[in-house]
Amino acid sequence: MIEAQKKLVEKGIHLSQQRIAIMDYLLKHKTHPTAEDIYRDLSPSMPSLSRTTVYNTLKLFSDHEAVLVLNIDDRNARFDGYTHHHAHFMCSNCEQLYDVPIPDHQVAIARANPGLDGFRVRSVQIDYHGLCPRCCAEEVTLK
Amino acid sequence: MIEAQKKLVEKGIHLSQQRIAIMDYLLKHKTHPTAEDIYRDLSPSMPSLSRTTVYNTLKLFSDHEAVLVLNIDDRNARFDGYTHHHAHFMCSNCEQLYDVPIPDHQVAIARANPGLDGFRVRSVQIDYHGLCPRCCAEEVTLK
DNA sequence: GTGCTTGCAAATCGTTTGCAATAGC
DNA sequence: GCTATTGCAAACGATTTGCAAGCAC
Repeated sequence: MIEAQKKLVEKGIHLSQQRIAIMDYLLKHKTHPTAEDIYRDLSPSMPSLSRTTVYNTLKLFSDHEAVLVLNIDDRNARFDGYTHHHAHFMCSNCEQLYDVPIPDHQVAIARANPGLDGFRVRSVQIDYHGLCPRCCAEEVTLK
Repeated sequence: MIEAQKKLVEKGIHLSQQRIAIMDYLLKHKTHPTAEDIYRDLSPSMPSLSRTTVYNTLKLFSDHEAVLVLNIDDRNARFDGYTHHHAHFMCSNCEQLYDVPIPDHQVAIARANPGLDGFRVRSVQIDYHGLCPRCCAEEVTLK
């Protein structure tokens, strides 16, 4: 059993077939899939799987901080099984979502912002919007 | 006419009663309102105003970068007429949204991230989640 | 009068909920 | 058997779309 799964079991979460499949999917696909992506891709090999279960499971995982929920895309929630801190870049033209590494010290600085005195910070999300290299090359004009 | 309005006119945007009212609302209410908030609050004094117009106008403004669209709240889009760079903190308990000042140099650092080589960055959004001071004081446990 | 703007109603679509069937201890 | 989990269908709610009426130059 892999580490991410152990963590869930420790928290008393039963690992059903469906939950294992969804966690596996998230760990193998670093594509920031939507709930629908996961449902579509897992359905063929798990015909009984329902959207409801996908949604329930993703909510369960995110409540236990086993996955990140990204709000960078205003149309659907995106899920990320890679929980180490990093930023995201969304291309305004092709809508592709990219990982952007963030130096640890920069996260530390962001968390230590004096403007946050009195707040208890649980997570910091850094989202970039703009044009990705491919769309830049095609000289696409920003919408 | 105020500066924000001048900018819109320069871009060839006609300033209708509705658009002026919505821009005014955004400049006066630093509460990160949703489209529905704006509609509800303006309706009494503009009975003919429709939700569609509120949505259309907010889209028009954000396309012209006259307002910021915040994705920090996964339920609805929040709008911010204060376009100078700053971060946002959303309380996981009371769901209140706070402005967090961000030193200019920190934004500069975020934009200069070497991981962004080749990308053309249009905007950076920094979102915090956690407990706000009031909810900390009430010793609320994080969901 | 031509084109932009508005606003109603209906459609869309991601997500949630109610609830009955099922599985695991 | 009891509780947690699943999955269908329906509901929900924010946002978008089609389109006809109104307004501005």
